[in-house]
Amino acid sequence: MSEFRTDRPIYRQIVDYACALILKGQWLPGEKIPSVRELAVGMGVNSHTVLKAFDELQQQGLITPRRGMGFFLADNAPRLVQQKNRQEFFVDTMPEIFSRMASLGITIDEIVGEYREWEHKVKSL
Amino acid sequence: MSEFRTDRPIYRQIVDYACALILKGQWLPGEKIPSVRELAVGMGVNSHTVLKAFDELQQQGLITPRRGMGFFLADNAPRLVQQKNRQEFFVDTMPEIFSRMASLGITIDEIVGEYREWEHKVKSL
Amino acid sequence: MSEFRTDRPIYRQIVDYACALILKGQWLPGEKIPSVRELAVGMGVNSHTVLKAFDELQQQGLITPRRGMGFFLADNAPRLVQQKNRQEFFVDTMPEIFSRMASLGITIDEIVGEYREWEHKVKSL
Amino acid sequence: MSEFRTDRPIYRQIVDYACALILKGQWLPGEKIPSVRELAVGMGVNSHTVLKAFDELQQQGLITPRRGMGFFLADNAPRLVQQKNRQEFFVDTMPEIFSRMASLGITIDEIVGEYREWEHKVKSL
DNA sequence: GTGGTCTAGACCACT
DNA sequence: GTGGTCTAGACCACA
Repeated sequence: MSEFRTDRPIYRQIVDYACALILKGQWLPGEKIPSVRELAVGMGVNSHTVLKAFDELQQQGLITPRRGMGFFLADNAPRLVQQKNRQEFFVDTMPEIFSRMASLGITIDEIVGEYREWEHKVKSL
Repeated sequence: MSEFRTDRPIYRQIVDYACALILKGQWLPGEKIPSVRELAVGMGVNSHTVLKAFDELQQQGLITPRRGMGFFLADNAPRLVQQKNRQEFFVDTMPEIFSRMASLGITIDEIVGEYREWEHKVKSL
Repeated sequence: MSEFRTDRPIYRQIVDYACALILKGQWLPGEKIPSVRELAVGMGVNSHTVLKAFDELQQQGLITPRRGMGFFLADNAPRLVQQKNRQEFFVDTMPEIFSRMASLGITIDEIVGEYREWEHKVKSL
Repeated sequence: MSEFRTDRPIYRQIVDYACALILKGQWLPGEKIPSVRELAVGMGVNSHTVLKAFDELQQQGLITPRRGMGFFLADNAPRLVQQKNRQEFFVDTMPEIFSRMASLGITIDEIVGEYREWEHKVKSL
């Protein structure tokens, strides 16, 4: 309950979360992923919402349902996620970031500096 | 009529637009800004929508209404906008970008490369 | 229809009403509060008016919306209201009252006397 | 310019200001008060607005116009103001204050204490 | 069902 | 003319 932002549909946040798990290898290709109900309870969310997220994952070819057994992760899921995310990142996200940098007068060097700091902070955890 | 995206509330886009004008110095500190109705027809939008945007600007201390006279830009508006934008950028967006980079295995050098390309492309327009 | 004064925006009166309910414990922290539409019909008022009130409550951190589920009262809402009210009272209203007393030549003893009378009158109801 | 609140009509604030001057004896009974235009510039306000305030003062019998000479303060103006203000204070203002005190659990003793502090602070200026 | 956004049109007080 | 409030009705995405 309420690890969710209010400015983004919950089901999308669940999709993102699932992709993150796939990338991290916590959900393994070909193996069963937790049941809708299980996840719903765990997240303090309505099953409908999880199901809607699964719909999207399925539509992206990341998971497949097997009658009476639940959902299974596609064999190529990690690669698919990686690929889709990279494309989104470079095609959609970064150009917008670059524009904002320009309008705020921020140089790429500042970004690199910030990144080093962030890297340092993360490593030290 | 529809210089507006559909994926973001119009009134938010008006807020952004106003901030841009403030930064560009097209709206001057202490001076009157165009009336709600004026902007509404100019943008092909209902007055309420502009007013809602103005509510937000007012709440951020960027403009103040004077009854029967219109809205006036706060003296420190440009500084406030600059400040707010930079903070949002460094505190909210960049850390998330860095996380995504990490999960996708993207290095800072790749980003710098992308930036150079983007810079080049933009300059050549 | 018109349990509302005419000298104060309805939406502000709804805000006040909500605060009163929070203080009285009729709306409980963490729990769902009645839906916008529900309240609107109950008060004989347009939904927008209620929503505008809720916008203000939200902005004060007293309630949070959950998409498709309604508004929920913040955990610390009662404390926040209490705190805000007291501060407003002591910082804004009382000094002004004291000034008016001074300019009218009214002593604090007169006020105490009035208070006793008022107290008596209220108790006897 | 802008010694005025935004939550109260300017012309009313001018009326209040005038009453204060009358009480303080800065405007004397039977004597001419500053011209509309003079005040308007002094306050950085439109003459219309001052005039509207004067309308109200005249209607309350506090000032009288003399053709071509301007407005003059009524002989009984100080008493009238005193009287009206006291009545407003005791009939309208205080009961509401007392109600708020009750709802916030504030005792009359606290008020007296606040008053002493305020008195002290004001005297030391 | 919920909140959220947008429109159109009305009326008000203030300048 | 200005901002401000209110209404009525529509449509959307979300749960």
